[in-house]
This record gives sequence, C-alpha cells and structure tokens, in this order.
Amino acid sequence: MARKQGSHSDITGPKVREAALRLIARHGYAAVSMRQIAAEVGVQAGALYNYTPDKQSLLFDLMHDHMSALLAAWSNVDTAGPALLRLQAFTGFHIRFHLPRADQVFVSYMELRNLNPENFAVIESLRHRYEDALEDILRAGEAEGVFAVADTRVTTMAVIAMLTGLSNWYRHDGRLETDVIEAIYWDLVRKAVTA
Amino acid sequence: MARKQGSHSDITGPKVREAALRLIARHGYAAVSMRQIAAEVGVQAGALYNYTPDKQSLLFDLMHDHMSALLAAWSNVDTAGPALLRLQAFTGFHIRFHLPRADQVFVSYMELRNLNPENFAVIESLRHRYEDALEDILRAGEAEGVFAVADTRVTTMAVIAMLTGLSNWYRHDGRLETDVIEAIYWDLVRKAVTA
DNA sequence: GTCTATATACGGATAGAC
DNA sequence: GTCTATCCGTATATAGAC
Repeated sequence: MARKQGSHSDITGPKVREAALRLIARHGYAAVSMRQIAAEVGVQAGALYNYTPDKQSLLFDLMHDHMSALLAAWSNVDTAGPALLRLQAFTGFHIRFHLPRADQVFVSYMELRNLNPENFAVIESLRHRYEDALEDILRAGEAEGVFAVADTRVTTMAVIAMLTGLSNWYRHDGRLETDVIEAIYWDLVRKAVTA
Repeated sequence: MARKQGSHSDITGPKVREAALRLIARHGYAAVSMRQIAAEVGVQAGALYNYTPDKQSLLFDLMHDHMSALLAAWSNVDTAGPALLRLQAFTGFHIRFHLPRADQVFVSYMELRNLNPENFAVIESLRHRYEDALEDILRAGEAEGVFAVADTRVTTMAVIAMLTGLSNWYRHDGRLETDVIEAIYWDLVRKAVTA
C-alpha cells in the first residue's frame, strides 16, 4: 500500500484542528495567523486549505464540535428522578466534562465575538439548549418543593457561570483532585438552591 | 481664548479611550485596528499617537484604570463588622460597580492574553487583591462560625465567577431592575456559604 | 496533498508639512 | 494637534507545479 509522498490527509486533518485549538486558546482567534497554525502542524499555509475553506470555518468547527459533544454527552447522563439527584448529576457532569477540555472551553466562551452572524446563531442555540437543561432541573426541584430560588433563569445563569469559571483557574497540577473539586462545587450549588 | 484650529487634546484624549474601549469590547483587541479607532474618534490614525505610545499601552491603560477604580471604590465600602454584613456589602458592591461597566468588565476579563508579560503581571496583582478582599471576608465568617465552606479559596473564585458572569448576560433594557438582581444574587451567595 | 509563489489588502507606527 | 504620505511587515486566500 504505497502512499504518495507528502500525502497525509488522515493525520494532517486532526493535527490542523488540534493546532488551531491550542493556538487560538492561547492567543485568540484574531491574533493567530494561518501561517502560525501551519507551522505548528508542520506544513505550509496553503496546505491548510485542503482541510478548511477558510479561517472562520475552522473556528466555527472547533466551537460546534465542542458544543455538540457537550450536549451529546449530557444526553447520556440526564435521567428521570428527584431533582436533587439530577442537579448533582448535572454539576458533576459539567465539571468532569469541562475540566479536561480547558482549551475548548476557553475558545467556546471567548471567541463568540469572532463568529459571523450565521455561525454565532448556531452556537448560541446550542448553548441555550444546555442552559435549558439546567433550568429544567431547577424548575422540577421547585415543583417538588426541595429548591427555592428567587428567579429560576437568573439562578441558571449564575450556577453555570460559577461552574464554568472553574476552567479559568483550575490547573491539573494544582493541589486539588477532580473529586475534591466536584465535592466543593456540589456543596456550594446544593446549598445555594435548596429550600 | 482663541484656539488653534484642529487642536482638541482635551476632548480627543478621552474620546480615544472611549472609542478603543467600545471597539475592543465588541470585536476584541487583536481584531481592532488603530485606523478603526481613529475613524470612530473622527481623526486620522497618526493622530492617535499623540495620546498613546502604542496600541498595547492603550489596552493596558483601559484595564489598569478599570482595576484601579474597582479597588479604590471597594476601599470606600469595606468596613469592619459581622462577616455576613461584609459579604452582603461585597456582593452588592460588586454588582453595582460592574453592571454599568459592561465594556470595561468584558475587556478586563477577555483581553488578559493580549497584555505583554509586564503589563499582565500588573493587572493580575490588582485582580488578586480584589479576590483577596472576598477571601478575607469568607475567612472571617468561618472564624465567627457563621460561614461553612469546604474550601475557602475555591469558594472565593466560585463566588466571583458567579457574580462576574452576570455581566455576560445582563441587559439594561431587560426585565430585571438592578435592585432585584442584587437581591437574587445575595440570596444565592448567602445560602451557598452560610453554615 | 503539499509545495512555492503571488495577488491583494491591511496592519502598526513614523516623518514632515501645516 | 492633526494631517497626508509612506515604510515595512504580515494577513488571507489562491494558482499552478510536482
């Protein structure tokens, strides 16, 4: 199975996306050039256009994949049951999903400005679906009488901001294990919303 | 008091900073050109260099002014007293200070990557001082026995993330008044940390 | 599929006239 | 203090050879 020299589409494609993700997370979309991404991959800039029609699509794909994977993973966790358990599942899921994906989180939350309007609308609707998942749990808990919050939508946004903010300071080589982090945040979330 | 035509340093200076803040908040530092800022102000690009030595200094000044103003304003609020009241004061202060400054908040939290190392260190130390103000309150409350949190530093970061996240979705023409927002968040914060 | 070379536009910053 | 003009570097994206 001789392969023509210089033909590596099966490995170059993923490498382009990995390099773009890492560089954009570190320096920002507008500050990263296609030449930088190419250099990181080990090809010339022109070769990138075999894998993306343009720079904007590269950003959109990174963000879209992240949000799709998030929703797909959550759909495998979400279950019926008491709202308190569902909230605990959401909190733990959010932390475990996001902690190993610092670059994706960073890009998905910081580069919304750099999406064109059509792409922005797509990502926003995915994000909205995720927010709604939490809001549903809070409303269920209020109906059960186990949660009591002043405003359900505001609380939804507040809890997500609190959980997502974790990615801004957590370091894998830090003093705290994931399990401990999870317990600390669950304690805060539970107390904040319970009646 | 005849003034030479075209000489407007007393009004152009502030306008440059306002235009830069607005444009950077909207599009990001790297995506905004000096020519865009100049067009917004109503001058040519070269004229901007009467007010800033370079683009990096413009960004740093915006962030530095914001953080300095934040710490100065907090120093006028912080008082002795029971930790619960101090925490309520912090929560209310944070919201009232940040809500009318959406652009400053956005720039100060999103453009850290675009500061050079020296400038980054300065801004980080200011941010750290603000975080420490909250951490002190939490520790005082634990000593009093009114607060009980699993980890004080993590709780500090979680509370600030929750409060600051408000700026990401709050709209002045939305359904909720500042006072109501403040009450909702105080309810969440209080319950999350009290014993 | 990748390369080199290039079209075309725009970037930050400066010089010198007024 | 602002303007016009410009230096010089880099940007995205494409064309055509291999």
